[in-house]
Amino acid sequence: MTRTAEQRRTDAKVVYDAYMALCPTRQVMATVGDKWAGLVVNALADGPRRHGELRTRIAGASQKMLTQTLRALERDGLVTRTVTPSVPVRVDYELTALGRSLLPVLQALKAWSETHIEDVLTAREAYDAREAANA
Amino acid sequence: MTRTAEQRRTDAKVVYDAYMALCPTRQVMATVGDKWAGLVVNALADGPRRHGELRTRIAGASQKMLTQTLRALERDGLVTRTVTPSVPVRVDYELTALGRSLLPVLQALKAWSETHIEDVLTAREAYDAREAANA
DNA sequence: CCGCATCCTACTTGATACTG
DNA sequence: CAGTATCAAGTAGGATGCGG
Repeated sequence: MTRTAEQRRTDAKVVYDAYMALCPTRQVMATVGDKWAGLVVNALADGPRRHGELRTRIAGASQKMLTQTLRALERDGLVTRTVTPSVPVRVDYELTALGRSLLPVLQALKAWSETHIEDVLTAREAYDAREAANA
Repeated sequence: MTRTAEQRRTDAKVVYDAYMALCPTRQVMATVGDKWAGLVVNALADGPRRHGELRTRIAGASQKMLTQTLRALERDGLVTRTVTPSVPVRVDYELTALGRSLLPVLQALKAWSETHIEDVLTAREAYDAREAANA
């Protein structure tokens, strides 16, 4: 009875989930569009890095987020994690071939960003000014 | 006194924000990497769409999220919002030149995703299997 | 030195109801 | 039809302390 509307929404959500699950782009976006993943991949572009180096290099990422991000990238086969069981332990991260194949795409995105960021910022200012005027 | 921890958190956040503010790529990623923005831009690729059309087409996005996403895109100058004051009101959204210039990049990302999604999924399975074995 | 586990906060998202 | 406001809930992010 009163379930009709609720039901329809639930159905829509299921359809949506099914759609999302089938969309490779969104799955990839979930990884590369992640708050830190892009930075990490970029930081690894030059070569292998140790955990601590990345932490310094990316300043702002908590140790937790860094580890979490690295593990996600490792899981997706974009980076390898090499543990050297010395004392103390040493851990190196390096891009895999798959990870490196992503670099050009990231570069393209970066290029677009750097090229158009001004337009975006200008548009943003104009928009905000308009908003302020209306308020 | 009890402000110390709070204070440090604020400071750290400021440093982080300053870093982020200087990175055009991250600013752009914040928009295009958004959960819905990509879908919306794609849905608008063919031409102008009404609010309701997008809602149908993207099924799964709540009306709130759709509006929120569209406003963000409008703010960044990627889409235009045209209101026709008829009864009832009609609103059309359309990609701007800037928005269309983003399409190729999105396509590149999509292409990479479709090409490598299998590798990613394979890596993911292998990783999870390894995890399960360890647990 | 690395990373895991815990706790806690804040932001994001979604459902619902109401206005123009 | 389009959009806004409010409230509840889930999730991501961060601080801290412990273990390998």
